[in-house]
Amino acid sequence: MLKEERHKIILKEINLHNKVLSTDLKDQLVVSEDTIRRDLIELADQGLILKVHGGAMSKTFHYPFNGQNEVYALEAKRVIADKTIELFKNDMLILMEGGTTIMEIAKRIPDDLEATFFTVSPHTALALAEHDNINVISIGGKLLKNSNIHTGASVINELNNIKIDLCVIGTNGISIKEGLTDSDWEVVHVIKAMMNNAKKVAVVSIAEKFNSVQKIKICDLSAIDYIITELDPKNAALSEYSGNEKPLLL
Amino acid sequence: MLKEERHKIILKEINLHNKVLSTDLKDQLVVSEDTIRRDLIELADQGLILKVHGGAMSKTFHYPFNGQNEVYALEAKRVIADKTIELFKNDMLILMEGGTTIMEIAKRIPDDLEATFFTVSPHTALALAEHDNINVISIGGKLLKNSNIHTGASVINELNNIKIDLCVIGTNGISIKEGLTDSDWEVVHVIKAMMNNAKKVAVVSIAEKFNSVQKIKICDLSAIDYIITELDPKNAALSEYSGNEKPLLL
DNA sequence: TAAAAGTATGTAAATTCATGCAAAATCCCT
DNA sequence: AGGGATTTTGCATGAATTTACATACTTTTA
Repeated sequence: MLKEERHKIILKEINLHNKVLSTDLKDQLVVSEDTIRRDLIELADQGLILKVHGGAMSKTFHYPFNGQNEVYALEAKRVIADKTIELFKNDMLILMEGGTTIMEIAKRIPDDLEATFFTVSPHTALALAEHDNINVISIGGKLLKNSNIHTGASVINELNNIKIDLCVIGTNGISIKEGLTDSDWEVVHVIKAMMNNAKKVAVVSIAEKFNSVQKIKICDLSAIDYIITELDPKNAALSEYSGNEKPLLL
Repeated sequence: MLKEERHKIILKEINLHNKVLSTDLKDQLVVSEDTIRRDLIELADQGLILKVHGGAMSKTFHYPFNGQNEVYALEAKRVIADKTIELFKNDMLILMEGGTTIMEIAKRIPDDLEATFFTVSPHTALALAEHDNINVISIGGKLLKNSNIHTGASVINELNNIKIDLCVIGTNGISIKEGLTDSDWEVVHVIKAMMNNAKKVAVVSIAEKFNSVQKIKICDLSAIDYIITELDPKNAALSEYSGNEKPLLL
């Protein structure tokens, strides 16, 4: 077996599985582990793979995560943001939750939109405040550590006093069977109150989060008016999410 | 399973859900909890995640305002912050305004202080939320562009319902003759409401701002309990500011 | 305040790694 | 085809890494 031949096989294996173990390779290629190790060193020196303890990994698999403060799946979230923004019309009262997808929406709102936004998230509020023609109203309350959104009875009370046209919420878990789920009890109650007081509810979520379930249930899918993902609504992965007329996939 | 592979999975999980529990991860990845913990320590050392008791969470979600924004006269503001913090005691209800000096105070609060902070500023709220033992309550309302503080009738109403031990406000103008002044009508009314509902009022200001006057009057100096600057209270530049027993220079 | 959950630390076993060296394979030139 | 140079490979050694477990300690929860 030629060295170059092994290299090709190794590369192929990594492209296929994103990783290889030295032990597997030595069995598969019937050479000593040292040889494999030397192969991996060479490929790594050429910058083709990422050598790690016990084997090697795909570089493409590795790098997207490195960008420190980069938002995960930013491109997908931008697509979602632009789809969501199409729902926004002048003079609407819109209620937004927190999270990185919602932040992306807040940032990308066109400057000529004239609407009023309510939010329970200080981050979202500050992002919204960048736009000249929109009104930002914070629903104040106890600031929940970590998730950084206002929660508690005062928030629920405030929410009950306003009638919102469109409510946009992110999601931690979404599945056919369990519907919308989250892991924080306080957050769940805020989201429920948000949904209760809105004419329309839009849930934004990158496709990756689909079919994941968290511990606490928020609502069934039927309580949602729009589900917005970065995928085409006709995508097979989403087919089960919109059997009836509701929710509508965008 | 390669270590790096686990790291990728953990990062992905965090990016997806903003947080992970060690217990969940050890089940998902089928390794001991020690291994997970070591993984989290490594990722945290690399600055990729934020380790918390019981698991880890997303850093991007937590520290939105990283670096970049330089603060004018930072050293002076730190001195002011440390002086101000001496007024804070456990179990106090403290009300804070917004502004860079106030932000510096919020950041430098010792982690063992157990108190409740109210604020009308989303920035201040987020900075306060970094400390474990303090309660943060946002007084919500219309978010005023540029100054980024909540204003309007709802804020005044809320403020009138709480009795604060200490109110800390920044300043735009302070002078012997005109007292405390500001340039924004809405902000002035919020500050007045803050002062009305506090037992003690502290004004923080870098020395540079002394003897400056803005268009709208907030109050006379006699309505202030403490004036806190970066200078020694005995400094000649301040001598006229504390003729009587009030305000007290710190 | 006690129980439960989570954390830090050290240890030992297993695995993986780096290095030097010699045998084997390959290449290259005549 | 042959011989020397070069490259590649396998092996031995000790070092380093990784992991699970045990233990003691700290934080959180009820």
